[in-house]
Amino acid sequence: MDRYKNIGLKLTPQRLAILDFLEGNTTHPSAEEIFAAVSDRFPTMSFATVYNTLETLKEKGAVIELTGDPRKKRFDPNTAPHHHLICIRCRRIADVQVDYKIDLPRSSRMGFEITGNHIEFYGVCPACRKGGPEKTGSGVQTAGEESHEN
Amino acid sequence: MDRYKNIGLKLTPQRLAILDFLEGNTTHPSAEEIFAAVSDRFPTMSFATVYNTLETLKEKGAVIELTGDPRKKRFDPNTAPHHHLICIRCRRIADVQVDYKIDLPRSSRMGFEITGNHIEFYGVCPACRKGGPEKTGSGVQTAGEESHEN
DNA sequence: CAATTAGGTTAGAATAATTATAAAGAGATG
DNA sequence: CATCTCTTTATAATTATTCTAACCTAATTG
Ligand SMILES: [Mn+2]
Ligand SMILES: [Mn+2]
Ligand SMILES: [Zn+2]
Ligand SMILES: [Zn+2]
Repeated sequence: MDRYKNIGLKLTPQRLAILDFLEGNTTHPSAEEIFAAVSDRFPTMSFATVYNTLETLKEKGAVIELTGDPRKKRFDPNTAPHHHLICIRCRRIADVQVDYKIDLPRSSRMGFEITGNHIEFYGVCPACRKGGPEKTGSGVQTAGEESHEN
Repeated sequence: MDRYKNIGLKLTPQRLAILDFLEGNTTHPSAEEIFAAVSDRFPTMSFATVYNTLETLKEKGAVIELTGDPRKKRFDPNTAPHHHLICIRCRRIADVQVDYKIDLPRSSRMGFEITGNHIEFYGVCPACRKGGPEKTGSGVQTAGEESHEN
């Protein structure tokens, strides 16, 4: 939490509540989930404040926004480079700390200046394998979900 | 186009128009863009039909849905495993045909059964480098955009 | 201390994307 | 033709996100 003292932000109670909820959280929550968790300890919290704060934190580099769940934005307080493992049934997202050296050859860069990369692994989580959760109706079919093994 | 004859679908004019637009299209268009392109040759086309068709094609495995643009879903008629290069300014998405062997060690699988993977490379496209497009306001800061080089 | 200022929070309205509903159309079948 | 099934359409409803304008609050100034 001390890590936030120097990001050039006024640390208001609301922001602290959000940061506190995010701190060490590896569930990659959505704005909605953050709002739910924080507003119950902090009943005056507004949805706008959650979005405002997340936007600000994003700009300051204190959180990153994840794609991978096409239904909503999700946020990650872990800003160190890492990859993700996504359940194609319930969209649970787990961290992958393995380091990969993936370099895009200049000939494949299409003139882009490369700034980074991110791997999404797809799979079925333990709960969903047991006919479990699957909050998502029929599952969201996304790129790579049926790539060949490597 | 013949490839669609055997996907077990009634090939209605609307579906053919959509498939025709998608065929060989490497721009990874959104539903909106598909609707715009198709409805002008086919004025009675409904937005619902675009979504219905895309959903059906997705189920049949004829298109895949891309994440990576947090603002809207985008679709790819190229269902062969491949990766993508995304402009962090304008969200243009280009194909990456390079093949990577990325294996997730069993110890990092968290009990998931892995079904595939997908790499997103981030960068700035040629147009945006020249202070060009950048239809997106301040750019969407997303996971991996500032990973270290590998 | 009163007045200003800048930034933050709030409720609620407004947008944008997507999904759901129900009526109408079109083709195949008997 | 009557019926069945699938498709399309218009429109309403939902969901997620962003915008707006009023209100607060802490710090600063005179
Ligand atoms: Mn993470
Ligand atoms: Mn592609
Ligand atoms: Zn799951
Ligand atoms: Zn660009």
